[in-house]
Amino acid sequence: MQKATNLNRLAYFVAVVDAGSFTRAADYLGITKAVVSQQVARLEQEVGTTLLMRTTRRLQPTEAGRMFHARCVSILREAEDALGELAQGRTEPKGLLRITAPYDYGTSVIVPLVTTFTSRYKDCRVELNLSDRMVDLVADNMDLAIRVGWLADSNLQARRIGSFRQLLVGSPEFVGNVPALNEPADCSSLPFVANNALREPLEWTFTHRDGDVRSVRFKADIAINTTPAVMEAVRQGAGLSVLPDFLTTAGLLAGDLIPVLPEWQLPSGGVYTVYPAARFRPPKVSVFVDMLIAALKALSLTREIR
Amino acid sequence: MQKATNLNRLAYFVAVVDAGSFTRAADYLGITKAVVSQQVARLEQEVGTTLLMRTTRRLQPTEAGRMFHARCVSILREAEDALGELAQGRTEPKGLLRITAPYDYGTSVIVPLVTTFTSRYKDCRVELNLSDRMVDLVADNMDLAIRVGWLADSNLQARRIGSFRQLLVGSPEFVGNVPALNEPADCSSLPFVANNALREPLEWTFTHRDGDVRSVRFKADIAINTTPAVMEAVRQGAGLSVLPDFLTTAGLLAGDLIPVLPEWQLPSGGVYTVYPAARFRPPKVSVFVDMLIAALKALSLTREIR
DNA sequence: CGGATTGTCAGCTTTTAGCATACATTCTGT
DNA sequence: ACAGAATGTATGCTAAAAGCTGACAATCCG
Repeated sequence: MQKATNLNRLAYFVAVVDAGSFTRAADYLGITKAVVSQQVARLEQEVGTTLLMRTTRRLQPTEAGRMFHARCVSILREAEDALGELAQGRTEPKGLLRITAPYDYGTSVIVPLVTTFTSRYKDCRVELNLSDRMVDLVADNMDLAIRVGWLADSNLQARRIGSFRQLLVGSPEFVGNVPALNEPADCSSLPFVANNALREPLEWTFTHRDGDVRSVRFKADIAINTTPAVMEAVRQGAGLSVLPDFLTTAGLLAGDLIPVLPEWQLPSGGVYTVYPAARFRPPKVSVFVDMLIAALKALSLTREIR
Repeated sequence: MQKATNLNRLAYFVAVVDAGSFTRAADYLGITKAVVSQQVARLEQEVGTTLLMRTTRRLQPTEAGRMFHARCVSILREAEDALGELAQGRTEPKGLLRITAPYDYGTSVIVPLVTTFTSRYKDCRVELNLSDRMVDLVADNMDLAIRVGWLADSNLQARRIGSFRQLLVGSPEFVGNVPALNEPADCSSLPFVANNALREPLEWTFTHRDGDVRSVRFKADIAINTTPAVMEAVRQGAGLSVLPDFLTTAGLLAGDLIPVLPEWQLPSGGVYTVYPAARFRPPKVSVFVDMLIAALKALSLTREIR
């Protein structure tokens, strides 16, 4: 079987015809005229057809050469367009961005961000898949996964971009009807709503501003397996619970929830982005992650001011 | 300036996407999978975009990769079409064939041949330029020149494909009214029509069948600068003249002209084809030259039978 | 008529293509 | 559950190709 024609030679041939001489084509291409001469000669050898009629110091395309030149111009233009489109896609966010995130985090943090993202970048669309299971990025054709919690650093494509705090909260009515709460031990006997979405929902370690560390084990009469429902029960005065700040912000602002022992900190968790392994990051992904980082920073500042 | 993208890599990339794996693409292309892997990796490097999302043992194109793949398929198909068109032009005579020939030879020999050629090859057209001057093949964009006479063998692209004879002829009336003509000297005092299209129209060397060589210098009362007009004067009884067989055949057959001293031969000349220097001969040229050679052979046989 | 220009050729150096081999990771059959 | 098979990548090697320089032959122009 005949060896494939080297398509790079088309560009040399087109340059010669366009320039009207090997010498001018070489100048235009930035190589020596000997190379241009050789490349076109090899092209003629490969296609078994004379494309240029030459005499010393003069040349012109044959009839076959003129036909082929027209075809080559079209081919090279199409290649240039395709490469240009790739280059443009490297710099401008566009196309469909597929994101997976946990239910709760996705609903409260990612949804508002997605709205902002698509209104800012008109060429982008977003498909947000909320799932608490470990999504396979490549198999499920995802561009980006938001992971919340505690990840081992073994996955090179995972990147910690922010954090969330956890708070002990109760409703105003509930907290108003119990004795003063000054330290974690004061709370251990109070009604507690356990969040069974967590691996260990009852035992919590508090750290005071001055460094004092206390662990408390709550007793729960109520245990629920989804975090929003836990929050709703707390709002209804069913008891205290530990909830992430990305869920409680609205309730705290509205006065439906009250932080308990705010001087005592609970462990915070990380917010991670995970990408499929790839050599280059499409700008739609980079831009979205930048926006997420900025949003998380703004959230941190809001918390610190209060 | 960025180095140009190697267009040969497009074929590797398309093969991988089409095949669904590097391994199958390698099998299809007849090379090792390591090469396919490297070629696509280099393509991604050159375009600065991830085209394929890979995990171990699995891959799929990115969004940019899918777009680019569609473009590449189109480009490669167009290239294949263009190369196919060249290949077809290599085997089938088609297009415009531009021929230059001397006035006389062209009119009597080439015109009938051109008619046969274009009726046999429907895709061909012919442009016949009759000129007695030395035509520059490349400058005047000719595919083929027919040269008649005596060429030095220095031009490598000239090819002798046949010959013509020269005959001493007169009209029947003229020859009937003169004493018997047995040898060249008998003719030297007779009226002679000089052909000024020739370099030396008056001095001729005759060679007998038995090897005897005689030279004669004619005296001409009439000198004309075009061969057909010379022949017409001879036909009208103005005298004898030396004319090429490709002009006299019809007159001889019709009885308008009579050969004089047929046992004494005059110098013959060659029929040559001249091509512009080229690596490959388009089939339209090759086929036409083949037909010309065949026609000249047929002419030779006709002369020998008589 | 001589110098300038053009295209080609030959020899050389650098770069690339393609190979074989080894390795890490996943998948499948037993 | 495990071992072998399959896949894609990396590395080092060899051969081929790309590009350079210099020289040459043929034409053109001042």
